[in-house]
Amino acid sequence: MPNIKQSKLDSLLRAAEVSCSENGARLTQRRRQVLSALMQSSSPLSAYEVLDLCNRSTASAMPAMSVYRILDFLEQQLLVHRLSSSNKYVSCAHIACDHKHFQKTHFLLCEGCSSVEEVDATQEASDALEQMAKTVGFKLTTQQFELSGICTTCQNSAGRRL
Amino acid sequence: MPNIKQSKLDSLLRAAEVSCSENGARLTQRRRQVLSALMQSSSPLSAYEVLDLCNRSTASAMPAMSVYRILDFLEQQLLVHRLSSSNKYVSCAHIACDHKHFQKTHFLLCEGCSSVEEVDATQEASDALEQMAKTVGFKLTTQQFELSGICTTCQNSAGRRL
DNA sequence: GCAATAAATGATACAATGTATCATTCTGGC
DNA sequence: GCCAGAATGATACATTGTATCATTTATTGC
Repeated sequence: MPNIKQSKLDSLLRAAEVSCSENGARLTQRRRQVLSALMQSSSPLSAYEVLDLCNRSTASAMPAMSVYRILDFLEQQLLVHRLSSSNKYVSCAHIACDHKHFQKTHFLLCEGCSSVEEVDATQEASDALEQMAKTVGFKLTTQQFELSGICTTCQNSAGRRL
Repeated sequence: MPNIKQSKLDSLLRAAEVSCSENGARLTQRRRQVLSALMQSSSPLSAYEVLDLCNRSTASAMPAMSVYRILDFLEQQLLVHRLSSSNKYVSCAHIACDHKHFQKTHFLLCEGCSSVEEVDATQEASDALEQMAKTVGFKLTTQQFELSGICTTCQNSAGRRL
């Protein structure tokens, strides 16, 4: 479950804090709690899953309302992304680096292990989608695509099982 | 609201009935009611929106449970599609023709008027997406993509308004 | 046609998810 | 320290979705 080292988690949280303060926002204790839950999860979490995790790790119970508010906040800060296809949340893969979300983003959702991979769209994919839309006069605005499939790990483990 | 002619609706429903019977299924009164509501709507509907529409048009009230069951049924029959990004439903654009869902399908969701356009993926888009996934060892299974943007009509009306 | 069976729907209760609203606490600037 | 605004707590409630069992409707074999 904690498939992330404590040191890694700490450095991510520090980076998130810096990122917030650059926007004149604060990464409070509660927000840190929520973000931390998402960072430690290998798969996207629903609001209530986040809530449960937070309430498992702390004495003071967090109300559901706070989770929703905080998820909205973290999303605005681009520290987490909301996956509309499942209505769940993942922490951004680029908190520690200086990556900007200039390109379209693809989220590859593994049907085997529920893991998510956040990758930039290739120019080809981006162009092809724009072109496809254009042929019917449609002007794309989506910057986020959610694709399901099987990740490398699951492909391999499936192979071994046979 | 009824931006579809009665004759068109009738012929769609007849086609749906044939399609069902080919699968050994039945298009009952209730199912016809639900499907008809979706066919008459220019935008995707949530389960409860469908419910409201059905209960507006009939004497006997339909329970919510039935709507969920029937939407599941209609989806299995490929008469309606579920849009996961909004958790709403649209009637299939290909009920009357003999189109098969061989290619990936794109749903173009207009942010202006909420209309939906159902189009087949171009080979280029399909390939580019597969290729993009492949570079990270991911095997795509998604056959459905939901893209937001502005439809032709809304682009034009926006232009006139300025 | 009629009983037996299966399919579909009705009805009820409830679980899960999300929001509105106001009270309270915390924080930074003065 | 005090004040304004930000953040959180708390309560109630609205919306959405599901489990379960009863009832009705169709189908099939006789």
